[in-house]
Amino acid sequence: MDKYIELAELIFPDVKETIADLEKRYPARNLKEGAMVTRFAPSPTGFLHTGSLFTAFICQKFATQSNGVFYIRLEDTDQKREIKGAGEALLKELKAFNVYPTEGYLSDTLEEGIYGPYVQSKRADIYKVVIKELIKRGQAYPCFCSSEELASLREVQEATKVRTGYYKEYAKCRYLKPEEAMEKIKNGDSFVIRFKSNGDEKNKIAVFDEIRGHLELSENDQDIVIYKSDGLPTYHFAHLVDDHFMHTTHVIRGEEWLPSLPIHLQLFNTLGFEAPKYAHLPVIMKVENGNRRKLSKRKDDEAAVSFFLKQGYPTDGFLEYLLTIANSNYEEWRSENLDKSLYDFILTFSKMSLDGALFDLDKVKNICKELLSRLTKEEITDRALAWANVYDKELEEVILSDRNYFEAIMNIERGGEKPRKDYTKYDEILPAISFMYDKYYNEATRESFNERISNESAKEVLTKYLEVMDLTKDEVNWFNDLKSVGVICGYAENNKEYKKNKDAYKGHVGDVAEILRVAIAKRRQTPNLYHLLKILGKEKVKARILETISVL
RNA sequence: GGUCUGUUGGAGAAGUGGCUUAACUCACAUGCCUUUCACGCAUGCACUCACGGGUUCGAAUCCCGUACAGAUCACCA
Repeated sequence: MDKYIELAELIFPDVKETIADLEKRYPARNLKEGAMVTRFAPSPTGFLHTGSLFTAFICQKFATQSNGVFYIRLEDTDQKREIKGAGEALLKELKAFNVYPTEGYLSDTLEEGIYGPYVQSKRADIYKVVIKELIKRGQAYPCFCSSEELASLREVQEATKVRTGYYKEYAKCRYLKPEEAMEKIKNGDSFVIRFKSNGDEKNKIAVFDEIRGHLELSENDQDIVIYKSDGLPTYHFAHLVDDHFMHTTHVIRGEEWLPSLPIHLQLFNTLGFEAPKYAHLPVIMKVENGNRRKLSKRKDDEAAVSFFLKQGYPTDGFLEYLLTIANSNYEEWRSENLDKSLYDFILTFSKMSLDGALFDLDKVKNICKELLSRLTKEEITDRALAWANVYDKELEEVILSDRNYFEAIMNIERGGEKPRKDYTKYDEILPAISFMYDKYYNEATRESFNERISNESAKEVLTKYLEVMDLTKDEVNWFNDLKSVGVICGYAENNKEYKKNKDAYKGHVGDVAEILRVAIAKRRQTPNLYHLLKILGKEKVKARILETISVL
């Protein structure tokens, strides 16, 4: 046994602390019964993935609804794949969706909380303490196999059809005597540290997943690498040490981790740490050529959260969508609690689906549209402005130039039981209403009338309408005026009458409205005409009608 | 290939042995309403719960097998 201690001292001569010291440094959290401590632990290798947002959001939700703690830890143990600035970028995108931690990594220079550091590369000393202890106990050992050796081992195993990997008799270095290992180390040979597994593949272990329930998995017998030659631990080991000392109660992560659960449980076990509860979330999928696959950042635009941010999907609408795929009873709850915030919904593991949902953009759109339609004019203006400030300077200018005017446009048929549902995202607003601004109106090209309307007839209608135009009237009376102008010019008062006797009329009142609409908007489809006229005001309407007459 | 997980309509799903002639939402289709659009309203869209067998008076729901799909098998997380 002293040989192991000697070995441990040789490898980590500077490590003086013990696990007990660490336990003291990171005492238990003083939380109420039932409070969940969750964490989101991204690696800074790119921008935020939709699936990661899903995970992070759910972690946060569980923590907040139980009055617990949600923290962020940066898992940057792979320096080769690390992208500079990615950590902060990730956090910024998370924040855009209102997902932010109460503890942990906040930026490259800022952290919150007493369980830090929250960046794994800064915790190297902590891992070393635990690894040193493992070596002392003979439960971990240095491995000197080169990647070439490992590759050829693999080839042999594949050729002989045995399970691949570094285990049992194939784990060459586990049989090295400590003296031999020390010799090699003194000799300057490069090495990693492997966990010495005492597991047997044939043994089944019972595990419990909060979402999937009781499962039976094979025991781990692989001597996995826990400490890389670059001096940093691997994920399997690092997350375990961190979740232990940070006192995570629930590890909520993607389904792809389920197969490695036995490794983690085994590690907890041999260290004598109590394992947290695990919940493995289904992965968001996409169909391609009839096959399902994970949303892929390379192939699918919607896999990057920035896709939705850029286009101005309301972020809470997007979260609501995520909630519908997380807990299917969310939709029902929402329709019964229209006035409540999505954060009032209580998320449960038991209602979580086991297989990954196909990402449904149509549904996202529907939810966002519904949400935007229920906002007040002030709210939608605030939101549009905030979005425009980052993503659309033109819109920002438009709103800022006259906020009241913009609000008036937003307010058309808003409010009440059945509001208009014009927009699903903020980038649709400006194109839809640009004609209300002279600058855009002047630049626009005029749409042609439908085939029933001749330019001559349109001119006549517009000229006659100018004579009777009175925007102070209420909508009904205003519309009656429009009707009578139509009648004078040979248009039926309503569609029914026109249909009854098409030959007697040029068209119907809808056509008359279209003439006016095209005159003031240059397009055939707009929100309610009466309101547009009122907002534009008498003078502007008059000017646009006159201009139209002149070019027809 | 091994291991694990899953399979109810185009999508998300409810359903845990009789209340299901399979809820609800989205999508789609048709019609109505309507000054355009957007709404709204109405109707339709799984003669059946991957398939095959079994248990039972009775099965989407329990058991077995098959098929299919996904995840995973790194000094990446």
